[in-house]
Amino acid sequence: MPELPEVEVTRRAVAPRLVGRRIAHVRTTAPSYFFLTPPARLKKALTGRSVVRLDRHGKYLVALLDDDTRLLLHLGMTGQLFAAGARSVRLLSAERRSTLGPDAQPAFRPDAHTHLTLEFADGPPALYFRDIRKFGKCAWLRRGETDARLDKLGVDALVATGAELHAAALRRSTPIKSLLLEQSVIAGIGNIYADEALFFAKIRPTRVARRVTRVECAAIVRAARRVLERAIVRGGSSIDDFVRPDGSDGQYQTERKVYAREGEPCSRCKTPIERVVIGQRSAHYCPSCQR
DNA sequence: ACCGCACCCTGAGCGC
DNA sequence: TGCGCTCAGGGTGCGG
Repeated sequence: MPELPEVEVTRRAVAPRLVGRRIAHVRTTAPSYFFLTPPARLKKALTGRSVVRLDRHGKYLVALLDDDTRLLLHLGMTGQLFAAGARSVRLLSAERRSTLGPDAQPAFRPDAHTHLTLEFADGPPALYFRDIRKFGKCAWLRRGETDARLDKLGVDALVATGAELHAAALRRSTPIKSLLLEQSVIAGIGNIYADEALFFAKIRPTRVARRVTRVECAAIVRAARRVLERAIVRGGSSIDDFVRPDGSDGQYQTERKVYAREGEPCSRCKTPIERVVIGQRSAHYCPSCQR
């Protein structure tokens, strides 16, 4: 589940492998939901270009090209952006995994889920964008072209303030967790880090947003920033599909306090962690610590 | 404007 | 062994 930390870890690792290199060949899979810009057009737009800069906006990566057009990428749920040479069982189907020994570190070979391949004029390594479920997105924007997805984004979670969250929470009857997941309010927080931030802020995810005080909003935003920054340092969370661009796992999942820990004792008070569904998504919290 | 829900997609894990 | 069901959650878009 790539959220802000996973996207930022990806950005930092991919930028030096991408910026300044001329794209010589582009390979894609067939047109699909994944391609907001049809693959044929994408190939034409990218071939011969080089990337000037790689930025992150919330969970989006935006590559500025040398002709002032932009390539917009979103990792969705199962998106993986990595360099040729990366070795990880997370880059393989379970079927292929089962044929290998427990310690195997097989080299990646492009498969049907590898929707975008960039090969460079100066030679390998190529960059791959793989996404099993195709919830990821790939779009090319012309010079000066705006994009509603980017324009709608709220303040980035790393620089958000409690006052901004509080202003958004006023008069809202949705659960505070749902508000945290709204990218138009604060950009970058997803299901894992929303649960973790609310744990540190000691706020129950089900609490109606307008019932969260200004002081509590400040605590939530502070906790979110702390959790996100720590997760970046640890290379993100590798729970299901996420791998770093060099194929290694992130390590933040080992520091999770509540996410996917239903029934396990709270690290603070030993009360079993509970799970509820909020807005079609599972939410995890300590019923004793979080009020 | 807001809120809850259906939907896009594939693979893992489960029960029968 | 294998089928069919449920679940996972990033985001969008719809109806009430």
